[in-house]
Amino acid sequence: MISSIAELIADRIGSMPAGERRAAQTLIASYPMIGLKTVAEFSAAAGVSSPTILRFVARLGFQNYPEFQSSLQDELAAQLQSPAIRTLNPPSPGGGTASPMLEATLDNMRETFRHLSDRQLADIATRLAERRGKTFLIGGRFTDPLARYMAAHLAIIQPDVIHLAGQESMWRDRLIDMGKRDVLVIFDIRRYQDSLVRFAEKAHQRGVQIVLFTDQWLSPIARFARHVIAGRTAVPSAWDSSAALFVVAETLIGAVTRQLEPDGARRIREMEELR
Amino acid sequence: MISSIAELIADRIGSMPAGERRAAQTLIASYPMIGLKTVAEFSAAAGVSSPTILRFVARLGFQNYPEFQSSLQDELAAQLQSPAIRTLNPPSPGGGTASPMLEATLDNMRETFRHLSDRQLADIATRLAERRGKTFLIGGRFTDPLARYMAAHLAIIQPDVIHLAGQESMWRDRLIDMGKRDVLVIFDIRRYQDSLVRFAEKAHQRGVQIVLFTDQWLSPIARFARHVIAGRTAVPSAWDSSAALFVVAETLIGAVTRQLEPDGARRIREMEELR
DNA sequence: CAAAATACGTAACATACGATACAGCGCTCC
DNA sequence: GGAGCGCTGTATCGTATGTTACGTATTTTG
Repeated sequence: MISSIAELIADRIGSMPAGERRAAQTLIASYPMIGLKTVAEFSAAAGVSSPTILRFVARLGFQNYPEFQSSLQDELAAQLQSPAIRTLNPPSPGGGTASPMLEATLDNMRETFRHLSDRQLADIATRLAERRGKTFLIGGRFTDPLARYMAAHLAIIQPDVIHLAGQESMWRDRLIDMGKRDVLVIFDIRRYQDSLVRFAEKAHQRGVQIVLFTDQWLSPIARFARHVIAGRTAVPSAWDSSAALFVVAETLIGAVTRQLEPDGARRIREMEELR
Repeated sequence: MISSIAELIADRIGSMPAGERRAAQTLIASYPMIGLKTVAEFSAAAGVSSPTILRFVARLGFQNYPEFQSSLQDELAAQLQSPAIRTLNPPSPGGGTASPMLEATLDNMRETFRHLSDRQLADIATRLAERRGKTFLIGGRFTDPLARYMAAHLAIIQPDVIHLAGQESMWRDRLIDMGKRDVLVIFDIRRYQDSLVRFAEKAHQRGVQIVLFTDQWLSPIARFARHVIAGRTAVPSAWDSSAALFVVAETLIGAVTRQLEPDGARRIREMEELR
């Protein structure tokens, strides 16, 4: 079975004329970068003419050059998605329990944070901590618990933290209280919920700043969001994993808490006394 | 020092107008693949117009779009050359600008699973999957969202999954429905809640099998529990972390789902049709 | 609240890119 | 050694792509 273009080339290079073979070897030599450049550059690097390059990709079975490039890109994307772990990694020191689920989850988290700058987290934390207005949180079918989790913590260190629960009509009515000084934290991963998108749009129209937790494919809500956190969700399971988003949420909770010191600490003490 | 375009973006995303920020977020979310495609595709993916994309790359300091793409390609090429660096590259180890929070969380998960045998997880999964009786879930102040999360999934693949919400009196009344064929999943970490302990004790007296998610110091409920999952919770933050427990929960959800195949799959399909 | 500044999208433009037709050259096989 | 075939490069064409100018909407500032 042939799964990559490199294998495809290796398979057919024997039956290629000289010029195309040079093209093939050039591509293999610095696979796959040359193939992502223009026909002109490719041909120059291989020392052949552009039509030869085009005949080369045609022989590989592609209709045209862009199609060939897309194929290369997809291959690359697939490689980048699954970090080196699979290529060469003994299941982890410590007699790895071998739970592929755990390994995938850890990868997801590393990957998620790799695409997430400290700066961005700090910006969001500041926005949540300055509390010029209220903070609303809501989530989808499976992610609403994350919204609750975050709300449970934030509500302790500052006032005006509201988790939007219950039916759609319930939260829609809360829109009336939401304005441009407020922040709305939304969790929405595939399959994205129309009701949430609608709600986000309305909130956005009212000037509410939206912080979106979503997956790497970005919920449509990203269009209205001021801040977008894209977490990796793929795991070897029937379900998507929200673990990476959960960790980001915890990190954010920690950052907000730190920013609210020492006020937050005082507030916590007061709260303890009230029990 | 800024060495990658991703860092460059992270550095400047704060001072970007809304449209360009969307472009930035879209690029980061599937870094760097979108940037290798055409301006039209990029703009469509980001939901903005092509000029916005061009202004975005201009703001990053590139003269034109092709120059930007070349830069991305060079970066990719460098990454592909040395796969070793890619495994644990991001910031240097030890010097870690990277959130110590993340590192601690990852350690917690590894530690948690190291003390958790596959056998134990499989046993619990079996118990939850055989559904001779009902499954009840409940959590504490901060962990109840985990109970909800688990309930949301389990309820889809099998009937009689009940999340106990609301006030203490509410769930105490549900005790009447609970018997020795039923399972109670409890989440309880420091500071352990008396109300939960009391509830667990009563349930235990009625013969309910208890599955406890707790921290490494073990909630008093462990005395009544049939299965105890002890997760690490310590992180450099004002709060404890429930992330490790969250991952165990997800793993368990996955295991139960697998055991219920293909019945679960059929049930999911039926459910989809009902919407 | 008014006015200025900034940001965004629409539409027209020019360029550069991929595609194609055709002619020259070398190679193979009678 | 000559005729035929196949491979390759040059030159040209159409088009998709990146670019720019301008008008409108939105936000910011006094």
